[in-house]
Amino acid sequence: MTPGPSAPLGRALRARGLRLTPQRERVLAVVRRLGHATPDDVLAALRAEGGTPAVDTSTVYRALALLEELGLVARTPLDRRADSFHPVEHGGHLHLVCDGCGAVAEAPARAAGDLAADVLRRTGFAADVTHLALRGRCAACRTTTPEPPERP
Amino acid sequence: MTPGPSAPLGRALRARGLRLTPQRERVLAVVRRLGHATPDDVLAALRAEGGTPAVDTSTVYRALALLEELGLVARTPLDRRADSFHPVEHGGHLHLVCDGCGAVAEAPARAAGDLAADVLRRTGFAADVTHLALRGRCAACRTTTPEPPERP
DNA sequence: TTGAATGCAAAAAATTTGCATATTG
DNA sequence: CAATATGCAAATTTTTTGCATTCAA
Repeated sequence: MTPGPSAPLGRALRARGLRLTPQRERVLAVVRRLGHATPDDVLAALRAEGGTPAVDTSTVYRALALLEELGLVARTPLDRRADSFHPVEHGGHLHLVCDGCGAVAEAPARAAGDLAADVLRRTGFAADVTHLALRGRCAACRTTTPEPPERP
Repeated sequence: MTPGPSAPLGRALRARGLRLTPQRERVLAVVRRLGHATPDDVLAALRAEGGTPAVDTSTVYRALALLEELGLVARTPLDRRADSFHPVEHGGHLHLVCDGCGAVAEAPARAAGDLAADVLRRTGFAADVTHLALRGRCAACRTTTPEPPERP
């Protein structure tokens, strides 16, 4: 048999007595394909690719919230307006959000682990830095516009 | 003369040909007093303390955006719903947001500096970690509910 | 069959905007 | 006095919710 890419989704759902629907599969597939996406991004992608069944806004929100609970996607505020969701397989990633051009890059989380360890040791707070987002300026924007983040 | 706590505000505004209004002073004062606050928190605090002049919702939003541009307050998504603003004097702080109880603690940013340095060295991305927010579970919540962040 | 999930439409939140009026410098 | 800022109301944008119907198991 061919388990397919949604096998873990089916498993997680069944374990809770929930159901594997095509909508949920499609939402997860899109998040995986896009790497990171807001609910609106997901909706747009689904509409763009057509396909069946069409997925309603509310279903996207509910699906994303569920996928988060199941631990299959993580939520991070990359965009100032809306939260972004991204697949969890990509574990231990840092999201670098450029305030200059808006680009979102990823970087290995090594150093973040040290940060979390340090915080834990000193405060007892167990921080989840596996999908941390850092804001700043990317290399390109720094060379073209050395000034600090400010918009005209 | 007595410069007062708003001296830097007045200076920053004048430097740009903008005006020092009592509303802007009140908004800044509240953010300083609360430590960190959403626009709604600010509004509520202003209403609670009465005072004159009353400040309108839109004015609070505009004032916060301006104060951010002036570099007097920083914006960080502490709450999932709305952005929080906090005074910048408190430079180099880490915000520890507990997913269990919602409490927001602060911690020195030392280790964050290392993280930023590491990211910069390896990717050329200049991250601003002076007001970084980390999500996780505080010491108290970890002892009472050892499970990973999940809500029933 | 039957409880869970979806779609649809309406409601809530949160934030932004236009414009007449009030204020600051 | 002139340009900026405010208040107010309306419009946007983003997310949530109620409920009848459909569907997965």
